[in-house]
Amino acid sequence: VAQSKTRVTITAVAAHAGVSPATVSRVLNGNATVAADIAERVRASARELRYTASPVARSLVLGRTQSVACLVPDLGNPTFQGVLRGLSRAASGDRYRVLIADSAEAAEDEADLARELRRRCDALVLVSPRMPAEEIAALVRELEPVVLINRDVDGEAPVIMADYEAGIQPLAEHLYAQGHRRLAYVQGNPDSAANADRERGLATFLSRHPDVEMAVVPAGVTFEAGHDAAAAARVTGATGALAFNDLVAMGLLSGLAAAGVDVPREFSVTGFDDIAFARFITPPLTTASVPVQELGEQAWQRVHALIEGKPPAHNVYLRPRPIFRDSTAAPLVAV
Amino acid sequence: VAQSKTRVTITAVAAHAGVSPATVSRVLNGNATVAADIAERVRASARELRYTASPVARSLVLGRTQSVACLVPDLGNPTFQGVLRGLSRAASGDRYRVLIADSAEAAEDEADLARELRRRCDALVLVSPRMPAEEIAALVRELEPVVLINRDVDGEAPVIMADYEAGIQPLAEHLYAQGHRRLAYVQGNPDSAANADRERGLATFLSRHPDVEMAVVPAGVTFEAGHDAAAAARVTGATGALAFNDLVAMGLLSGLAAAGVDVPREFSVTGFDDIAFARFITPPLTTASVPVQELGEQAWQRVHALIEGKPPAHNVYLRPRPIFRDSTAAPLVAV
DNA sequence: CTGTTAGCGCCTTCAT
DNA sequence: ATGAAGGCGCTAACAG
Repeated sequence: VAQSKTRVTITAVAAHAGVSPATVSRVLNGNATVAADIAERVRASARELRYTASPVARSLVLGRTQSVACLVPDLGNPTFQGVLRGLSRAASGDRYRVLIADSAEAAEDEADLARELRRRCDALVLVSPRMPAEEIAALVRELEPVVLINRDVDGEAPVIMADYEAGIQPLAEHLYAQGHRRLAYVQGNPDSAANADRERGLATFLSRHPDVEMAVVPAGVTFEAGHDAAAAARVTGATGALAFNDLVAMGLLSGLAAAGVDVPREFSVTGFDDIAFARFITPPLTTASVPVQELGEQAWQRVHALIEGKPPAHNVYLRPRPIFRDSTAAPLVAV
Repeated sequence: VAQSKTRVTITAVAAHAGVSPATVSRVLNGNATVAADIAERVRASARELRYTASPVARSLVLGRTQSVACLVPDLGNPTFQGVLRGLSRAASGDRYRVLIADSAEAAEDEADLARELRRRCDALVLVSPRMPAEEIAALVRELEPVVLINRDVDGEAPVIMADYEAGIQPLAEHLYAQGHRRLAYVQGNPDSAANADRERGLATFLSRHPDVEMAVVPAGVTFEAGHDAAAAARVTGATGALAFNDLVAMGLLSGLAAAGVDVPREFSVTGFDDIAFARFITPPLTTASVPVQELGEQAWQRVHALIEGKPPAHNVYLRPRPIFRDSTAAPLVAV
């Protein structure tokens, strides 16, 4: 039962079956017709010797590795985790593996990392790359096939995006429909694309409703940032706030609770992302669900197509789905 | 500026520098002494042609790929995400990459997946494998070097464990010190190793304190399971409950709140894991923090050592750290 | 110190 | 339908 330490090679199988290595290759890959009896003999030998072709050797000769690389800014970020899960499972279905790397949010290292990864793989998936748009465009040309997730750079690379801009609007409309006319946007990182997207969405909303006033409250992307912004959000005179994401919204809720503000009776709050806990907190959070796993799956479809030499298809914008729960309600004094 | 589509090979660099490919290899790998002027010429050529050696070709000839594989049951599980992050960052420090795969909790697929991954990499990290212990032992022998995380199988593979058994005891002792004498353990999956570990820890605790009665309340591993177990936990007559993990504890909290039970005045609750939200809920959760990222880092140390041919070192048991917050207090009626 | 040769393990013409 | 030979891109052993 114990297998010898030396790797069993295609030559060994050939010898065992009394044929040439070429024939073994043909049988195992089904690339050419081989006499039925010989084919069976070869398969039997392969089985007996527990032979599997070396992926490395095949990679070298075929010029493809059956693997794709995925570069994320931080493996600790739940969004990227979801993407990775979707990507990995989808790729797995087509017998591809994924190589991961985490740039630790260092924008300046991304390009080199990407180059290195690309050389080991057949394609590259860049998730929310932090580097400047022009650099991305250049990198994409250099390293194609490349697929971009959550970073909208026009160029040759397919883009898979959660449409934050469109996604935040139903949340604002919901508050409007409930009677809110003074609102606050509790801002994420003002330099980030993710924040800009939401602000664009809100601008559209505002243009549709000239009777709404919206204050921008600087905060950040964390629970603490939301907590600390609670007072500022109240001071604006708003009757409700749209938070950058769920974490910030939850912080806001906590800060509001500490100040004795009753949500949603006295103040409404919306989040963004629909993280796992959004439904479990009190009050359950009105938010927009972002299909992170689908982002990964769609990215795989695109990558796979590119690897097979198909032309790039249309970009994909996945629209977040608003989820109305109990953190939003009509303001006390309807305007 | 535009680079031609054909890959630039070591032969091209050699030609450009007017030397043999072997010399280029020597210069770039620093494996032998080369005349300073020639070396410089080679480096200049390499730079000019933007040459980097093909990792695939090197892998074939060197017999190592500079990559390790990591197999997890579910990339969506926060514990595994933390492990992966630690592993990936540590490996990155030694210029190794990690290939991931997600068995989607299918225990029966793990062995084949592991075999396939191992052939593409220099070593294998198995995180919480679900398959039977004997199979793991056999697989480890077949595929070494292998490192196990959170699955204690004795054999040739180094094991990196979060010590759940030891970790739950300070939580129980804490409740005891506060005066609790009737407790409930809100159980996870009774067939899992993770649950058995905690029960063993509790048994030790009980053997130290014969005056404590502990009921076991079946639940599960999710928020919902905890929520639904709230009534059952109360009915036992316990004044406090140790939950399998934070999710269950939070569900418990929610179920208790719905039933009008004041935590911690009327009932104490502890969790396990110290997930991100444990500190943010009301009341903030007493729990034990599991250093998931360190698990990954330690695993890398072990894997790396094995790859370098060093003998397996001692197993590592990382002790969770108890974190006392406000979900636990003295029972209303001290015994 | 440098070039030549051989080979890592496999697949794919090209003959037969 | 099968085998022989060459080569994917690189490194290592052997000469010189």
